[in-house]
Amino acid sequence: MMDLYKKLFLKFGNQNWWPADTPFEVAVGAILTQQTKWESVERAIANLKQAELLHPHVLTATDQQIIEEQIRCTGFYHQKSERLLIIAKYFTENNNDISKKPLKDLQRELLELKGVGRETADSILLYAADRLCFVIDAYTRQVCKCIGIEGNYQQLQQHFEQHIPADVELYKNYHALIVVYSKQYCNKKRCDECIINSTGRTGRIDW
DNA sequence: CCCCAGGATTGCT
DNA sequence: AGCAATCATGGG
Repeated sequence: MMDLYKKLFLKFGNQNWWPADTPFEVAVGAILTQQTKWESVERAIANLKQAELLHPHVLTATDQQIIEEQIRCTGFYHQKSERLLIIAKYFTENNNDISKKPLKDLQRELLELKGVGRETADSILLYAADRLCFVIDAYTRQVCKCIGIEGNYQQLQQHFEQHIPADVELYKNYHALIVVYSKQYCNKKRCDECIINSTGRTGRIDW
């Protein structure tokens, strides 16, 4: 049981995702990290903090151009500044606390926000609101493909949520471990050295 | 010079 | 429903 997780944990340890002081900071990072390296996001977050902008009520009152200056290093800064304003407004409307909302409402409302898709929404649900919600990203998809598991977002998510014990902290680190593993061993070109792949692509993995 | 990064939206078929 | 184009900076 949990054979693969044990292997990954022994190899990579606790990844401590998502480093942030507040749930809002997690949400901001979730927007900024879209199609962007995390190192760039860290710089942008540091900029926002230093400018005292990393609070929902402050950010909503900030001119979009000011925000763009702080987050330029993450690329797509025009859309991302708009998305940050939208999600900051959502936080202020909910008294900066999304943790006590019913999961269904929270999930639906996040997806209604322009700029928040399934992965971003699930990242916020798991890492900011501590909800049992497994995040599927491009790396996770690639690992699944190596193994022989394919499907749309919902199908892949169901697969993980059915096979992994219901524990929020486990979900957080498991997703992080899959990403760091995939980056290192699971390229699109070859998934040879895949320690996950040792079953011979039967699709049956001891998650 | 190329390609990719912890995606989402839009528009076309 | 699926697919490509688009957004844009920074680093290998």
